[in-house]
Amino acid sequence: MAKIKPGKNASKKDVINQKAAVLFREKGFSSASMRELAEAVGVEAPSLYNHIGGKSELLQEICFKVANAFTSYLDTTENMEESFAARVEHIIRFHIRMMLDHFDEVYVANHEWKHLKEPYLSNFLIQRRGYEKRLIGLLEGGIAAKEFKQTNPYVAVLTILSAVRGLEFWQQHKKNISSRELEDDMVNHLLKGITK
Amino acid sequence: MAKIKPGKNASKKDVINQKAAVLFREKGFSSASMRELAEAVGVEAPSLYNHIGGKSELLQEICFKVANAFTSYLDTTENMEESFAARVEHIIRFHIRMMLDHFDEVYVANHEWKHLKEPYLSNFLIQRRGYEKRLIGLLEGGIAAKEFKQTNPYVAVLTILSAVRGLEFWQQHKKNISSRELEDDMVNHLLKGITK
DNA sequence: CCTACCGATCGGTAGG
DNA sequence: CCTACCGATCGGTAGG
Repeated sequence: MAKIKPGKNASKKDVINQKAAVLFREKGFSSASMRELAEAVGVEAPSLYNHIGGKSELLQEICFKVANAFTSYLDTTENMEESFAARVEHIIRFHIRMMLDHFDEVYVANHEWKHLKEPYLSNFLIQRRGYEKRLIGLLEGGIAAKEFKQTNPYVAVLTILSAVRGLEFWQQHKKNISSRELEDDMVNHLLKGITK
Repeated sequence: MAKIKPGKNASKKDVINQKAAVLFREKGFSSASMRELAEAVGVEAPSLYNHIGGKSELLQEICFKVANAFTSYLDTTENMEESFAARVEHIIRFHIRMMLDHFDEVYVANHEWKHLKEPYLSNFLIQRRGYEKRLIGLLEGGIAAKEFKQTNPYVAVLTILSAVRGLEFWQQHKKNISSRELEDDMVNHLLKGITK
Protein backbone atom coordinates (compact mmCIF):
# COMPACT_ATOMS: atom_id res chain seq x y z
CA MET A 1 0.00 0.00 0.00
CA ALA A 2 1.72 3.10 -1.21
CA LYS A 3 1.38 6.20 0.85
CA ILE A 4 -0.15 9.10 -1.03
CA LYS A 5 2.06 12.13 -0.89
CA PRO A 6 0.57 15.58 -0.90
CA GLY A 7 1.45 17.72 -3.88
CA LYS A 8 1.29 17.10 -7.54
CA ASN A 9 1.51 13.33 -7.08
CA ALA A 10 -1.92 13.29 -5.51
CA SER A 11 -4.77 13.60 -7.99
CA LYS A 12 -8.10 15.03 -6.91
CA LYS A 13 -9.41 11.49 -6.73
CA ASP A 14 -6.62 10.58 -4.30
CA VAL A 15 -7.44 13.57 -2.14
CA ILE A 16 -11.10 12.59 -2.06
CA ASN A 17 -10.26 9.01 -1.15
CA GLN A 18 -7.96 10.07 1.65
CA LYS A 19 -10.38 12.62 3.11
CA ALA A 20 -13.15 10.06 2.88
CA ALA A 21 -11.14 7.59 4.95
CA VAL A 22 -10.61 10.18 7.67
CA LEU A 23 -14.25 11.23 7.63
CA PHE A 24 -15.63 7.70 7.61
CA ARG A 25 -13.41 6.81 10.53
CA GLU A 26 -14.41 9.85 12.54
CA LYS A 27 -18.15 9.78 11.97
CA GLY A 28 -18.87 6.35 10.55
CA PHE A 29 -19.90 5.71 6.96
CA SER A 30 -23.61 6.36 7.44
CA SER A 31 -23.23 9.51 9.47
CA ALA A 32 -20.68 11.05 7.15
CA SER A 33 -22.31 13.16 4.47
CA MET A 34 -21.06 13.93 1.01
CA ARG A 35 -21.44 17.61 1.85
CA GLU A 36 -18.99 17.25 4.73
CA LEU A 37 -16.62 15.37 2.48
CA ALA A 38 -16.91 18.09 -0.14
CA GLU A 39 -16.08 20.70 2.47
CA ALA A 40 -13.00 18.76 3.56
CA VAL A 41 -11.88 18.54 -0.06
CA GLY A 42 -12.68 22.18 -0.75
CA VAL A 43 -15.42 21.94 -3.37
CA GLU A 44 -19.21 21.89 -3.50
CA ALA A 45 -20.87 18.51 -3.06
CA PRO A 46 -21.99 17.99 -6.67
CA SER A 47 -18.43 18.53 -7.90
CA LEU A 48 -17.31 15.36 -6.15
CA TYR A 49 -19.26 13.37 -8.71
CA ASN A 50 -16.92 14.44 -11.49
CA HIS A 51 -14.28 12.26 -9.82
CA ILE A 52 -16.12 9.47 -8.11
CA GLY A 53 -19.01 7.17 -8.83
CA GLY A 54 -20.77 7.62 -5.53
CA LYS A 55 -20.50 7.36 -1.78
CA SER A 56 -20.50 3.58 -1.65
CA GLU A 57 -17.73 3.39 -4.23
CA LEU A 58 -15.48 5.28 -1.83
CA LEU A 59 -16.09 2.69 0.86
CA GLN A 60 -15.42 -0.14 -1.58
CA GLU A 61 -12.07 1.27 -2.60
CA ILE A 62 -10.95 1.73 0.98
CA CYS A 63 -12.01 -1.73 2.08
CA PHE A 64 -10.44 -3.59 -0.83
CA LYS A 65 -7.24 -1.60 -0.82
CA VAL A 66 -6.72 -2.71 2.77
CA ALA A 67 -7.84 -6.28 2.19
CA ASN A 68 -5.53 -6.62 -0.81
CA ALA A 69 -2.57 -5.27 1.12
CA PHE A 70 -3.00 -7.94 3.79
CA THR A 71 -3.61 -10.70 1.29
CA SER A 72 -0.54 -9.89 -0.74
CA TYR A 73 1.68 -9.77 2.33
CA LEU A 74 0.38 -13.18 3.31
CA ASP A 75 1.36 -14.41 -0.16
CA THR A 76 4.87 -13.18 0.56
CA THR A 77 5.17 -14.92 3.92
CA GLU A 78 3.91 -18.18 2.55
CA ASN A 79 6.90 -18.23 0.21
CA MET A 80 9.39 -17.51 2.97
CA GLU A 81 11.77 -20.23 4.01
CA GLU A 82 11.54 -19.54 7.70
CA SER A 83 10.06 -21.26 10.71
CA PHE A 84 6.33 -21.05 11.31
CA ALA A 85 6.94 -18.99 14.41
CA ALA A 86 9.04 -16.49 12.46
CA ARG A 87 6.42 -16.18 9.75
CA VAL A 88 3.61 -15.66 12.24
CA GLU A 89 5.76 -13.00 13.86
CA HIS A 90 6.25 -11.28 10.50
CA ILE A 91 2.51 -11.21 9.98
CA ILE A 92 1.83 -9.81 13.42
CA ARG A 93 4.38 -7.08 12.83
CA PHE A 94 2.88 -6.30 9.44
CA HIS A 95 -0.55 -5.93 10.99
CA ILE A 96 0.83 -3.59 13.61
CA ARG A 97 2.62 -1.45 11.05
CA MET A 98 -0.45 -1.32 8.79
CA MET A 99 -2.51 -0.12 11.71
CA LEU A 100 0.00 2.58 12.56
CA ASP A 101 0.83 3.73 9.01
CA HIS A 102 -2.61 3.49 7.41
CA PHE A 103 -4.77 4.07 10.41
CA ASP A 104 -7.79 5.64 8.76
CA GLU A 105 -8.13 3.10 5.98
CA VAL A 106 -7.56 0.08 8.20
CA TYR A 107 -9.98 1.41 10.78
CA VAL A 108 -12.66 1.97 8.15
CA ALA A 109 -12.12 -1.47 6.62
CA ASN A 110 -12.44 -3.00 10.09
CA HIS A 111 -15.50 -1.06 11.18
CA GLU A 112 -17.53 0.00 8.18
CA TRP A 113 -17.37 -2.99 5.83
CA LYS A 114 -20.90 -3.94 6.78
CA HIS A 115 -22.14 -0.97 4.77
CA LEU A 116 -20.66 -2.37 1.57
CA LYS A 117 -23.24 -3.16 -1.08
CA GLU A 118 -23.56 -6.49 -2.79
CA PRO A 119 -21.67 -8.08 -4.41
CA TYR A 120 -18.84 -6.24 -2.66
CA LEU A 121 -20.01 -7.20 0.79
CA SER A 122 -19.90 -10.90 -0.03
CA ASN A 123 -16.58 -10.60 -1.80
CA PHE A 124 -15.06 -8.80 1.13
CA LEU A 125 -16.24 -11.40 3.62
CA ILE A 126 -15.04 -14.24 1.40
CA GLN A 127 -11.63 -12.64 1.09
CA ARG A 128 -11.39 -12.10 4.83
CA ARG A 129 -12.50 -15.62 5.57
CA GLY A 130 -9.87 -16.93 3.16
CA TYR A 131 -7.23 -14.87 4.89
CA GLU A 132 -8.19 -16.30 8.25
CA LYS A 133 -8.16 -19.83 6.88
CA ARG A 134 -4.66 -19.44 5.53
CA LEU A 135 -3.49 -17.98 8.83
CA ILE A 136 -5.04 -20.90 10.66
CA GLY A 137 -3.08 -23.14 8.29
CA LEU A 138 0.12 -21.45 9.35
CA LEU A 139 -0.74 -22.00 12.99
CA GLU A 140 -1.53 -25.65 12.31
CA GLY A 141 1.81 -25.99 10.56
CA GLY A 142 3.54 -24.56 13.59
CA ILE A 143 1.71 -26.93 15.90
CA ALA A 144 2.58 -29.92 13.72
CA ALA A 145 6.22 -28.77 13.64
CA LYS A 146 6.08 -28.54 17.45
CA GLU A 147 6.93 -24.85 17.36
CA PHE A 148 3.63 -23.98 19.00
CA LYS A 149 1.76 -25.52 21.88
CA GLN A 150 -1.08 -27.88 21.28
CA THR A 151 -3.81 -25.25 21.11
CA ASN A 152 -6.89 -24.54 19.05
CA PRO A 153 -5.50 -22.78 15.97
CA TYR A 154 -8.78 -21.03 15.31
CA VAL A 155 -8.83 -19.43 18.74
CA ALA A 156 -5.16 -18.53 18.40
CA VAL A 157 -5.75 -16.71 15.11
CA LEU A 158 -8.79 -14.98 16.52
CA THR A 159 -6.78 -13.83 19.51
CA ILE A 160 -3.88 -12.58 17.42
CA LEU A 161 -6.01 -10.72 14.87
CA SER A 162 -8.12 -9.14 17.56
CA ALA A 163 -5.15 -8.02 19.58
CA VAL A 164 -3.43 -6.25 16.70
CA ARG A 165 -6.68 -4.71 15.67
CA GLY A 166 -7.00 -3.23 19.13
CA LEU A 167 -4.13 -0.92 18.31
CA GLU A 168 -6.73 1.46 17.04
CA PHE A 169 -7.21 2.48 20.67
CA TRP A 170 -3.54 3.04 21.14
CA GLN A 171 -3.51 5.17 18.01
CA GLN A 172 -6.20 7.36 19.45
CA HIS A 173 -4.41 8.37 22.64
CA LYS A 174 -0.79 8.01 21.60
CA LYS A 175 1.18 6.90 24.59
CA ASN A 176 4.71 7.64 25.54
CA ILE A 177 6.01 4.44 24.03
CA SER A 178 7.73 4.00 20.71
CA SER A 179 5.99 2.00 18.03
CA ARG A 180 8.98 -0.35 18.01
CA GLU A 181 8.60 -1.04 21.70
CA LEU A 182 4.89 -1.53 21.22
CA GLU A 183 5.47 -3.97 18.40
CA ASP A 184 7.96 -6.00 20.42
CA ASP A 185 5.82 -6.05 23.53
CA MET A 186 2.72 -7.17 21.72
CA VAL A 187 4.53 -9.83 19.71
CA ASN A 188 6.05 -11.15 22.92
CA HIS A 189 2.75 -11.17 24.72
CA LEU A 190 0.99 -13.01 21.92
CA LEU A 191 3.74 -15.54 21.34
CA LYS A 192 5.03 -16.07 24.84
CA GLY A 193 2.31 -14.88 27.22
CA ILE A 194 2.75 -12.77 30.28
CA THR A 195 2.91 -15.21 33.19
CA LYS A 196 6.31 -16.40 34.35
CA MET B 1 -26.64 -7.51 34.04
CA ALA B 2 -29.88 -9.41 34.31
CA LYS B 3 -31.13 -11.21 31.29
CA ILE B 4 -34.56 -10.05 30.19
CA LYS B 5 -36.94 -12.92 29.87
CA PRO B 6 -39.70 -12.85 27.31
CA GLY B 7 -43.20 -12.87 28.68
CA LYS B 8 -44.85 -10.78 31.31
CA ASN B 9 -41.54 -9.91 32.96
CA ALA B 10 -40.56 -7.86 29.95
CA SER B 11 -42.20 -4.45 29.74
CA LYS B 12 -42.67 -2.75 26.40
CA LYS B 13 -39.70 -0.59 27.22
CA ASP B 14 -37.58 -3.70 27.73
CA VAL B 15 -38.70 -5.09 24.41
CA ILE B 16 -37.80 -1.85 22.68
CA ASN B 17 -34.38 -1.76 24.32
CA GLN B 18 -33.63 -5.32 23.34
CA LYS B 19 -34.78 -4.94 19.76
CA ALA B 20 -32.81 -1.71 19.51
CA ALA B 21 -29.63 -3.51 20.56
CA VAL B 22 -30.10 -6.12 17.85
CA LEU B 23 -30.92 -3.51 15.22
CA PHE B 24 -28.07 -1.19 16.15
CA ARG B 25 -25.65 -4.10 15.99
CA GLU B 26 -26.91 -5.29 12.62
CA LYS B 27 -27.12 -1.97 10.83
CA GLY B 28 -25.19 0.46 12.98
CA PHE B 29 -26.77 3.24 15.00
CA SER B 30 -26.95 5.79 12.20
CA SER B 31 -28.32 3.41 9.58
CA ALA B 32 -30.96 1.96 11.85
CA SER B 33 -34.22 3.86 11.58
CA MET B 34 -36.90 4.26 14.18
CA ARG B 35 -39.37 2.93 11.62
CA GLU B 36 -37.41 -0.31 11.39
CA LEU B 37 -37.27 -0.50 15.15
CA ALA B 38 -41.00 0.07 15.35
CA GLU B 39 -41.59 -2.72 12.90
CA ALA B 40 -39.43 -5.09 14.94
CA VAL B 41 -41.39 -4.17 18.05
CA GLY B 42 -44.72 -4.43 16.27
CA VAL B 43 -46.05 -0.87 16.47
CA GLU B 44 -46.01 2.27 14.35
CA ALA B 45 -43.01 4.54 14.72
CA PRO B 46 -44.68 7.36 16.65
CA SER B 47 -45.91 4.90 19.26
CA LEU B 48 -42.34 4.22 20.34
CA TYR B 49 -42.21 7.70 21.80
CA ASN B 50 -44.74 6.79 24.45
CA HIS B 51 -42.05 4.58 25.98
CA ILE B 52 -38.75 6.19 25.14
CA GLY B 53 -37.26 9.66 25.02
CA GLY B 54 -35.66 9.33 21.62
CA LYS B 55 -33.25 7.37 19.49
CA SER B 56 -30.13 8.58 21.23
CA GLU B 57 -31.54 7.66 24.63
CA LEU B 58 -31.69 4.05 23.49
CA LEU B 59 -28.01 4.12 22.66
CA GLN B 60 -27.17 5.72 25.98
CA GLU B 61 -28.97 3.03 27.95
CA ILE B 62 -27.24 0.23 26.07
CA CYS B 63 -23.78 1.73 26.42
CA PHE B 64 -24.02 2.51 30.12
CA LYS B 65 -25.68 -0.77 31.04
CA VAL B 66 -22.66 -2.54 29.57
CA ALA B 67 -20.11 -0.14 31.01
CA ASN B 68 -21.64 -0.45 34.47
CA ALA B 69 -21.63 -4.23 34.32
CA PHE B 70 -17.89 -4.28 33.64
CA THR B 71 -17.14 -1.64 36.23
CA SER B 72 -19.04 -3.42 38.94
CA TYR B 73 -17.34 -6.73 38.22
CA LEU B 74 -14.00 -5.01 38.48
CA ASP B 75 -15.08 -3.71 41.90
CA THR B 76 -15.71 -7.30 42.90
CA THR B 77 -12.32 -8.57 41.76
CA GLU B 78 -10.48 -5.79 43.50
CA ASN B 79 -11.86 -7.06 46.78
CA MET B 80 -10.85 -10.65 46.10
CA GLU B 81 -8.09 -12.16 48.16
CA GLU B 82 -6.46 -13.98 45.31
CA SER B 83 -3.28 -13.66 43.32
CA PHE B 84 -3.04 -11.00 40.64
CA ALA B 85 -2.88 -13.69 37.98
CA ALA B 86 -6.07 -15.29 39.28
CA ARG B 87 -7.87 -11.96 39.34
CA VAL B 88 -6.78 -11.08 35.83
CA GLU B 89 -8.00 -14.49 34.75
CA HIS B 90 -11.39 -13.85 36.38
CA ILE B 91 -11.69 -10.60 34.48
CA ILE B 92 -10.77 -12.19 31.17
CA ARG B 93 -13.36 -14.89 31.74
CA PHE B 94 -15.97 -12.30 32.66
CA HIS B 95 -15.31 -10.40 29.44
CA ILE B 96 -15.66 -13.58 27.44
CA ARG B 97 -18.94 -14.50 29.12
CA MET B 98 -20.33 -10.99 28.70
CA MET B 99 -19.53 -11.13 25.02
CA LEU B 100 -21.23 -14.49 24.65
CA ASP B 101 -24.27 -13.84 26.85
CA HIS B 102 -24.98 -10.21 25.98
CA PHE B 103 -23.64 -10.11 22.49
CA ASP B 104 -25.84 -7.40 21.00
CA GLU B 105 -25.43 -4.92 23.83
CA VAL B 106 -21.68 -5.43 24.20
CA TYR B 107 -21.20 -5.16 20.46
CA VAL B 108 -23.16 -1.93 20.31
CA ALA B 109 -21.31 -0.46 23.28
CA ASN B 110 -18.02 -1.35 21.60
CA HIS B 111 -18.88 -0.06 18.13
CA GLU B 112 -21.48 2.65 18.39
CA TRP B 113 -20.46 4.66 21.45
CA LYS B 114 -19.08 7.39 19.21
CA HIS B 115 -22.64 8.35 18.34
CA LEU B 116 -23.43 9.17 21.95
CA LYS B 117 -24.31 12.80 22.54
CA GLU B 118 -22.63 15.02 25.05
CA PRO B 119 -22.32 14.82 27.98
CA TYR B 120 -22.83 11.06 27.64
CA LEU B 121 -20.00 10.66 25.18
CA SER B 122 -17.48 12.22 27.56
CA ASN B 123 -18.83 10.29 30.52
CA PHE B 124 -18.57 7.03 28.65
CA LEU B 125 -14.98 7.66 27.61
CA ILE B 126 -14.03 8.73 31.12
CA GLN B 127 -15.56 5.59 32.56
CA ARG B 128 -13.79 3.40 30.03
CA ARG B 129 -10.50 5.14 30.60
CA GLY B 130 -10.90 4.63 34.33
CA TYR B 131 -11.59 0.96 33.78
CA GLU B 132 -8.43 0.58 31.74
CA LYS B 133 -6.40 2.43 34.35
CA ARG B 134 -7.57 0.10 37.10
CA LEU B 135 -6.81 -2.92 34.95
CA ILE B 136 -3.35 -1.57 34.28
CA GLY B 137 -3.00 -1.25 38.04
CA LEU B 138 -3.76 -4.94 38.44
CA LEU B 139 -1.15 -5.80 35.85
CA GLU B 140 1.40 -3.60 37.59
CA GLY B 141 0.58 -5.32 40.86
CA GLY B 142 1.19 -8.67 39.22
CA ILE B 143 4.49 -7.52 37.79
CA ALA B 144 5.61 -6.16 41.15
CA ALA B 145 4.58 -9.43 42.80
CA LYS B 146 6.63 -11.24 40.16
CA GLU B 147 3.59 -13.13 38.93
CA PHE B 148 3.92 -11.55 35.50
CA LYS B 149 6.88 -10.93 33.27
CA GLN B 150 8.49 -7.54 33.12
CA THR B 151 6.29 -6.14 30.36
CA ASN B 152 4.57 -2.90 29.51
CA PRO B 153 1.29 -3.13 31.48
CA TYR B 154 -0.45 -0.75 29.12
CA VAL B 155 0.29 -2.90 26.11
CA ALA B 156 -0.70 -6.01 28.06
CA VAL B 157 -4.10 -4.57 28.95
CA LEU B 158 -4.61 -3.37 25.40
CA THR B 159 -3.81 -6.84 24.11
CA ILE B 160 -6.11 -8.58 26.56
CA LEU B 161 -9.07 -6.25 26.05
CA SER B 162 -8.72 -6.38 22.30
CA ALA B 163 -8.48 -10.14 22.21
CA VAL B 164 -11.62 -10.74 24.22
CA ARG B 165 -13.42 -8.14 22.22
CA GLY B 166 -12.56 -10.04 19.08
CA LEU B 167 -14.96 -12.75 20.19
CA GLU B 168 -17.60 -10.84 18.32
CA PHE B 169 -16.26 -12.54 15.20
CA TRP B 170 -16.49 -15.92 16.79
CA GLN B 171 -20.05 -15.18 17.80
CA GLN B 172 -20.93 -14.42 14.21
CA HIS B 173 -19.88 -17.74 12.72
CA LYS B 174 -20.25 -20.03 15.68
CA LYS B 175 -17.62 -22.71 15.46
CA ASN B 176 -17.72 -26.29 16.59
CA ILE B 177 -16.07 -25.51 19.87
CA SER B 178 -17.69 -25.15 23.25
CA SER B 179 -17.63 -21.78 24.93
CA ARG B 180 -15.80 -23.38 27.84
CA GLU B 181 -13.05 -24.65 25.56
CA LEU B 182 -12.88 -21.24 23.92
CA GLU B 183 -12.60 -19.52 27.27
CA ASP B 184 -9.81 -21.83 28.41
CA ASP B 185 -7.89 -21.58 25.16
CA MET B 186 -8.01 -17.82 25.05
CA VAL B 187 -7.08 -17.42 28.72
CA ASN B 188 -4.15 -19.74 28.18
CA HIS B 189 -3.02 -17.95 25.08
CA LEU B 190 -3.17 -14.56 26.74
CA LEU B 191 -1.52 -15.64 29.96
CA LYS B 192 0.96 -18.19 28.72
CA GLY B 193 1.45 -17.54 25.01
CA ILE B 194 1.56 -20.11 22.27
CA THR B 195 5.25 -20.82 21.65
CA LYS B 196 6.82 -23.73 23.48
C1' DC C 1 -51.68 3.31 20.13
C1' DC C 2 -52.89 5.44 15.59
C1' DT C 3 -53.11 8.88 11.30
C1' DA C 4 -51.37 12.84 9.48
C1' DC C 5 -47.73 15.55 8.96
C1' DC C 6 -43.41 18.75 9.59
C1' DG C 7 -38.75 20.61 8.82
C1' DA C 8 -34.23 18.95 7.97
C1' DT C 9 -31.09 16.46 5.57
C1' DC C 10 -29.68 12.96 2.63
C1' DG C 11 -27.28 11.13 -2.09
C1' DG C 12 -27.37 12.40 -6.41
C1' DT C 13 -28.76 14.75 -11.21
C1' DA C 14 -29.54 18.47 -14.78
C1' DG C 15 -27.70 21.86 -17.11
C1' DG C 16 -24.37 24.99 -18.11
C1' DC D 1 -16.46 23.32 -11.13
C1' DC D 2 -20.90 25.77 -9.90
C1' DT D 3 -26.19 26.83 -8.94
C1' DA D 4 -30.50 24.98 -8.64
C1' DC D 5 -33.06 21.39 -7.48
C1' DC D 6 -35.34 16.51 -6.87
C1' DG D 7 -37.35 12.49 -4.57
C1' DA D 8 -36.60 9.84 -0.53
C1' DT D 9 -36.08 9.31 4.08
C1' DC D 10 -35.00 10.77 8.52
C1' DG D 11 -36.35 11.74 13.84
C1' DG D 12 -39.92 13.47 15.96
C1' DT D 13 -44.64 16.14 17.10
C1' DA D 14 -49.74 17.24 17.13
C1' DG D 15 -53.89 15.74 18.12
C1' DG D 16 -57.08 12.51 19.25
